[in-house]
Amino acid sequence: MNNKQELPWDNPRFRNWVAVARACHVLERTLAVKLAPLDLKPAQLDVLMNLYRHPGMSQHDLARKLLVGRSNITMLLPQLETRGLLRREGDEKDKRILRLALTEAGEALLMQALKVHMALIEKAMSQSTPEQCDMIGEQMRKIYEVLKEA
Amino acid sequence: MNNKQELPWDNPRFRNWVAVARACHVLERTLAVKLAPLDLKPAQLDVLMNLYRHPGMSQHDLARKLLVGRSNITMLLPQLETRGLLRREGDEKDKRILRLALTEAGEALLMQALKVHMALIEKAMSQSTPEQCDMIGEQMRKIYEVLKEA
DNA sequence: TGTTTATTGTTCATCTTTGAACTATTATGT
DNA sequence: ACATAATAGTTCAAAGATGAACAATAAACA
Repeated sequence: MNNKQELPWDNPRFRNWVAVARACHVLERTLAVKLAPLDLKPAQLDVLMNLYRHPGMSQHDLARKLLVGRSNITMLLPQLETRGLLRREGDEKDKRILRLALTEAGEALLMQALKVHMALIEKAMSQSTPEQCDMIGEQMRKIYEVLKEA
Repeated sequence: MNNKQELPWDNPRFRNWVAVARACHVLERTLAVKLAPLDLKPAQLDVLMNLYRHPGMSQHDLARKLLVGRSNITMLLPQLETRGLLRREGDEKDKRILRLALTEAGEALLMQALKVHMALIEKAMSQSTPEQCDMIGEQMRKIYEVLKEA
């Protein structure tokens, strides 16, 4: 009746990807809880992390990095700017662009948040050997590249 | 000055987990786009998938499976019930509980959506060998177990 | 039994996220 | 140069997600 061979759940690729998605989801939820004492949400931490690594990036670039819409960035930044965590300065050559950078306070808060984030990731990834861990990262980067422009 | 050895980005576990999160995110976004023609969102597909595999489950059970709050389920189900995709029937023994199940139409739509979902996952996971794929799934299930009660 | 505690699902206010329409600025092509 | 396209950022309304407070029901226990 029910041809189980053709159900997705019998496909290893499907089952294993579901596990990836679940692990991601639970880590994100846990991060949100652990980050609450710093009055920071995962999305905001993503912003701080990207500005730390790429100071001077535009809002458009940031949106693409974070895989969200530009309007999302517009709504997100004032909260952080008001708290004195980042600066927005107009580009001199192109007056459309706002260049973003962390302040001292932003960098300091980021370091605190990174400790929390790092601890969580350690807990998760310490389940795997270094070789397994690297392999996972490698495969995931491939997946990102394949799906990025799909 | 800036002790780079201690930055998270120099830690393989951190870098590799970031890759996992990014892959998850881009697949989820892509799924949303590909599912749009069926007028179905990823969250709704998750509901249908779980009801298919666990018919008769309660809203509370469903919420736990999906890692969301109960109120989220309350908001989500009427849309699907109105479209005739699922049924909600009160449990006879425990009048607090509503038992959920797919209708014929719900199952039919699920099968269509699963084709889309499956195709996407195939595209992503075909980057890896079967052994790599299984290993990834295994590690991710471990992570879920570790973080579930953290 | 009767009282207290837990559980299920709902409601509601709040915060996020999203996409379309809009303004301002720059690039392109004739 | 001039008209047209494209791009950066904003605004706004609609949809989603979240958690606290609540009503109804069941369980625990004295």
